[in-house]
Amino acid sequence: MRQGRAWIGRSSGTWFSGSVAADATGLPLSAQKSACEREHMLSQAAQDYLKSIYKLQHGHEPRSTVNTSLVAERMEVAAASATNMIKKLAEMNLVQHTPYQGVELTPAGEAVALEVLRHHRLLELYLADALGYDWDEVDAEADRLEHVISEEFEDKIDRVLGHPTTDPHGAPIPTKDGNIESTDCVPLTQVEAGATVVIVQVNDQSPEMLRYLGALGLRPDVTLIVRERAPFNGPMTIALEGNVQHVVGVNVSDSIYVSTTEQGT
Amino acid sequence: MRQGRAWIGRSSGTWFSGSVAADATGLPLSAQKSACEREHMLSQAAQDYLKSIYKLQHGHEPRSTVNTSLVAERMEVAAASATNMIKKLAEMNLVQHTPYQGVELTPAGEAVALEVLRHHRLLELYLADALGYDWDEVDAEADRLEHVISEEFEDKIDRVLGHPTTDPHGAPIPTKDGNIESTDCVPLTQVEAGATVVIVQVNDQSPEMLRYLGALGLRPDVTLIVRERAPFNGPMTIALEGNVQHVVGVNVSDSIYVSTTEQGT
DNA sequence: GTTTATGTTTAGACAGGACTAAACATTTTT
DNA sequence: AAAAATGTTTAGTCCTGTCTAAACATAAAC
Repeated sequence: MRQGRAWIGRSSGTWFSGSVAADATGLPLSAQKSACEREHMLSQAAQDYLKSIYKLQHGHEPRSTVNTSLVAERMEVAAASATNMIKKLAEMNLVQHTPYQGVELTPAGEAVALEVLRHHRLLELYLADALGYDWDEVDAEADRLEHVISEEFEDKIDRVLGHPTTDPHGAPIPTKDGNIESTDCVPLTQVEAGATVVIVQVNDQSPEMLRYLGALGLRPDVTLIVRERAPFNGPMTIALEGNVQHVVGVNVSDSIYVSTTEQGT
Repeated sequence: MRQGRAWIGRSSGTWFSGSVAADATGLPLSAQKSACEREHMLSQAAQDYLKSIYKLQHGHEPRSTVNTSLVAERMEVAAASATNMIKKLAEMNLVQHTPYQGVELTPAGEAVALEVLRHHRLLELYLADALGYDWDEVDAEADRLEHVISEEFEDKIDRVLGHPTTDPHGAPIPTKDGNIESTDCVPLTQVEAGATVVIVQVNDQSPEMLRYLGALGLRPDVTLIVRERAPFNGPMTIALEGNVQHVVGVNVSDSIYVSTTEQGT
């Protein structure tokens, strides 16, 4: 199971860095490996950085080169802190770092990021479907849970959910072996008037935006027609089933990703 | 909600110590409060110590005076580490510490311990009932989850489970306002031959023991008759429903707590 | 009632992950 | 091409929670 690769799971029941008092290696502390190293386990912080870097690399506007400040901004830490962690991740061969240039995930790093992302998105869907969370609440809760659930938990909720492929916001859930479906979609802002499209995914960054979208009935798999596009990046008039019409600003339409090719459900 | 008391919850979406870069207080770092202090939040480690101290104080063999080494042993840390944390907890008025004598929870500390314990036991039951975990696996998973779930998560699983009062091992689940039912039971070792008793609770310390008990059908609410007690702390012969008989050693019968007074289900 | 054993606390160090301030690169501007 | 602006890294600090080793209390033994 994932031998020779970094691992985000846990092997023992204790989550906190295991007791060194209990081991009788007799080695000086400096020569002993830390709990993370011993258990081939990444810290939550490291996992979060990898996830962020992955999302920056493979987001809707993929950055070919992810620089320190982008990472720092995403992680809401100072730039120096990001540099610091990036250096550590580079030593672990999870990212490739060219000083002053940028950072890129290695295959090993990407595998970790995808496993975290799988946890996150499975959890989001589970919270929404099984526990009745609203879709604007699931991200925060999943952000904490994703680091502590076991492989077994992952498997159990995957099974309960019937091996789902997307989370409540339409984002694809990576498979257990690290494959992720690339969603073929464009932001609604780029759709011409007159077109009929299907919502594939919505941006989950802002709970407020999600609540607004939810109130308007704008969620994945919903079909809509672009009636009108006001000039100069103006608002867009869209029609839903039953000819319900809404006028939405650019920030809103930019948070919605649609597929123009009608794809069979 | 719990004002003026220590709190184990979280107020923001980020679990990791919040970014100080983002706040523009302009104060030197030393004058700023840490994330824990700002958010009236206890570290996971602190929560675990309080839980352990509570269990030592109110376990099946209640210790009137809990000393440092007991805590250290339970937490699997060095004695010095325990002293260290106990001092911090004492400063926060969560425990009362008399140097060289022992430690005792204050009402505030007990409230925290009970909230952690509520999380733990609700989670154990949820894992077993909703996700099909075996009862020997739930403790480890709950140990990690208990620190990261929100008040909302707690409420939702409580509701799904129908406001349960005991966990899979028969341990009482504290109520949301910090009340816990004291279980009126004795270890099976103390029961005389001939008596008919009902299993109230089993010791959840050892997964191996739990698997064994499970295989024998020894779980809470099961009625059994003590047929025979071999002398000199010898094995005990017990009969279950259908006259299934088992001979169990002292370690086993000491892990089973029973009620002699038939209590209506 | 000393001595011995045991348990507790202090002192000092370390790892991880954050911060600020200052030094260093790289762009962009002019 | 030199100067200014921007972005990145280094250096040094802090906090939390752990550790060991050594000093200190208390309890037990003789």
